[in-house]
Amino acid sequence: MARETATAYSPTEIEEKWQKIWDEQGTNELTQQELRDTADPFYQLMMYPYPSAEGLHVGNIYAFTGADVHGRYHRLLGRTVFEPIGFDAFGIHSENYALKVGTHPMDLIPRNVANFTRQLRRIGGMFDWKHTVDTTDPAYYRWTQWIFLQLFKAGLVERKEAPVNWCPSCKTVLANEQVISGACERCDTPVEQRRIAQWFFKITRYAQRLLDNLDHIDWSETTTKAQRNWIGRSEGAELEFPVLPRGSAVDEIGNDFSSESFRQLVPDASMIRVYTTRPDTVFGATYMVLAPEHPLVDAITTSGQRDEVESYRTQAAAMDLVSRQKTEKEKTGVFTGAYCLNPATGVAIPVWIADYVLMEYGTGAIMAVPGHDERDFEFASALGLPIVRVVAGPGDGPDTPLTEAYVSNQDGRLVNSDRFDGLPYADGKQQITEWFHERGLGEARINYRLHDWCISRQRYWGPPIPIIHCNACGAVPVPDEDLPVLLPRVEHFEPDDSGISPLARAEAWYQVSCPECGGQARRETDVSDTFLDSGWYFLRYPSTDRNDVALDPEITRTWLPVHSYIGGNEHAVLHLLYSRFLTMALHDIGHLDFEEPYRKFRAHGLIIREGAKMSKNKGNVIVPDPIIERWGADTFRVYLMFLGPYEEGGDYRDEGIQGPAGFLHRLWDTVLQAAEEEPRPPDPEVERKLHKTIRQVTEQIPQLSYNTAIAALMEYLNAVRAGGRSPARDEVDAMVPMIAPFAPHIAEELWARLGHTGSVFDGANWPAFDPEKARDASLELAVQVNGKVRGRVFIEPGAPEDAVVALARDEENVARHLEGRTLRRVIDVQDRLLNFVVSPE
RNA sequence: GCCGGGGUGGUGAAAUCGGUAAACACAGGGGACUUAAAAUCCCCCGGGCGUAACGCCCUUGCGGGUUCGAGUCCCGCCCCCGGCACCA
Repeated sequence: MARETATAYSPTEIEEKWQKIWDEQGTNELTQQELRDTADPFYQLMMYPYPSAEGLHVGNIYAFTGADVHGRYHRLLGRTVFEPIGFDAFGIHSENYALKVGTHPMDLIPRNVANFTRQLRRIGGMFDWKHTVDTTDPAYYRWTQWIFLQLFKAGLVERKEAPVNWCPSCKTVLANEQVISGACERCDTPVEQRRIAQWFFKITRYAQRLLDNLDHIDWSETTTKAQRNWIGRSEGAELEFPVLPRGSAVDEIGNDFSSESFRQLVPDASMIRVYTTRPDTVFGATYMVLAPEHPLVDAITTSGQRDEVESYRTQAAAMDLVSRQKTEKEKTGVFTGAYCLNPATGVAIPVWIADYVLMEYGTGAIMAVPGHDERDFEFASALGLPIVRVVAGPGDGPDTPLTEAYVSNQDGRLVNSDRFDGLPYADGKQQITEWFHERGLGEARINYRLHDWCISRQRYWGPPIPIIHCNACGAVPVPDEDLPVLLPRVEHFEPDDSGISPLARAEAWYQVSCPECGGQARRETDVSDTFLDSGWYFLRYPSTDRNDVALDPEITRTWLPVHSYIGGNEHAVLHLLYSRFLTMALHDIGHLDFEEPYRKFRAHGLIIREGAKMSKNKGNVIVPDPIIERWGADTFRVYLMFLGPYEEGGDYRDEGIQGPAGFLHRLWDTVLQAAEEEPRPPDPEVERKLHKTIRQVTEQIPQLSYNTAIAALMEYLNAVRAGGRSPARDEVDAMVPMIAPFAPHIAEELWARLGHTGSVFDGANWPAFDPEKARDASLELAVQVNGKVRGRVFIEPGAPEDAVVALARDEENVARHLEGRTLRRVIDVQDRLLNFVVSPE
């Protein structure tokens, strides 16, 4: 029967109404008082967006809504919740788009920010708009520059010429993290190698600490794993191999010489230092390989090989890191003509150069053990170099031929290794390292894959690096009182091939006098990496009222570290690692009293559509505005959270939104109907269901099991309405705060219509769970015979076993299956099931 | 290749500690109400056998195992998604 309701649910109307009220009353904004002193602060962070011209992506909305649900839930518990948002508006992404559409970023970005702000308000996030951040605002980047200088003064910044990843299309240097399998992460162009003087943050100094702390912080496992891999700690040794001068007689040197005794024989010998994780296999080193750029190459190459070596080096340099990776497994190399003495075997082994050895890792040189390293095996096979077995697996003898590299280090024992024969891997590794150490030929060594963080960008759209280059004084920091170094408006801002920043053409801007000697000097014309902006934005949010300091100490103590950070795992190794490093550095310098920025981090999953990834190319992206117009933000939010487990993502199917839409309509009708009912006590059955629902939702929201929490609420609403019964007020009251995190607008409206004053989010309105009221009067018990369900009986909770057994045996179908069999055992799972174990017939 | 995460109806998914597999929804089918739309309400909905109701068998990627009992635990495979990738 169709029912006349006083008002039909009109999402657009009530959403606009409540967004306006929140704004006017400052519902979502923290006061100075709250920022400075709050009993129960809760800082809910989400990853601030890059304000693209396309507007908010569903991925953004999914991320923000999931975080917002969490923040709103904590507020309903009575905590003071700070939930800010801002804009990551500097960077190549924005700049490239500006170039594409021919609009100056200084004009374009404010428009995008305005559009994002409108959309963010519209989705009903509990954002504190009084404490927002825009990285392109001089009031923000002044402090980004200040942080650079703080690190600079602490000796954590260095300028060095280094091979860098160069994107020929974006015409800029990329961080290693921005190179995705050899190509630029933004435009997919293969990256080249160039050498430019750059500014680096010494993150590698923090490698071990960044790794160790991962054991203690409460983060998604997937994220900590990704960081561990990225930091890439490996334990091994650096070993020295003496280069043999030509014509030297080595036969009498043997294999037990020391660095010193060798030098007595050959005073001017150079040493090649290699890094290896497998010192136990040193007896199998049959040749050496240097990276083509290795500084010793020139000195050791023999005249006969010089031309070949030179041409290989030129080729490798032109190719760079990336095309080097493109050639995949194909191994090439050139013999230098030089030989090293293997200090373990006493045998002279040839020295090669090959591009599979990278200058950036370890020492840029390796001892090649083709028997026990896949790459060395391939190289030796391709170039006809000897392969020797020095580790025998189970069932192998010392001379069992190798058809591929045997790389297992688990169960092998050393062979063909002189007095180390028979040792297991770990002992061999340790003892051989010691043996080299005693002889002055190396020592144990830990290496990390992590590189120092290159923060220089030869682009326009970023904060200028606050350094002045003076011929007399060198690199001089811009004095704090001169910050910010404003990014000048230059109309010709596109980069070119020269590798020089667009700012290097703005002579009037870069010509300054040296702050130290007053002489003619020149500003640094590179800008800093966007990841520096985003590396500290969460520290700034609560202090945005202060323009005289980056961080208000009192406020920072109250609100940081962040209580809950929810975001995408695509930032597992970029933003999340850099922000940890900056926090540690600022802690060490004395600006923070904690060294980890986030108490808790959870990675959410990805949204796909109809089983496929969304992309502009496929034309299957979801455009949020029309959906919100048609269904309302609340319905959209509930649907997104209902799609699947939040930490795993979900498949967005267009028709699916019907479910949450109908749910909110029914909720609306039910609550309004209940509001008009004469007061009466709740139905006991419904009340039981209610308390079970409260228990479930209260448990599941903090675990981010949003989909099942919503399902529980749907189930409860179905129970309230079962058979078309009329709902009692006490049956619906608690539903309003429970749906509020997901659908805040309708919750506010219903809360008001139930006669409450003020926002549902003010005061601790989360319903209390009462276990007494959740207790079942009777429950259904499954009765099995030999593990198969044969019947059901109704019992009182906690009924004694013999009573239950008697009842179960009387059940018709159970009795039939028991007939003529011998009862062997009875398994009684309290209040769940009963299993009769019987003999076969 | 290495590191994560997965594989359950037509679809998205659910299932504390090993204890009634498929909750909650979508789509589909049937019906009520309605000028119409929106909204609402009721019924059916994994496969097979059988039937008057009831009942029986099968089913969580594949193959084994442990157990009274396995989607869940163990061993061996296959496939999909995401990340890293010549890191010595």
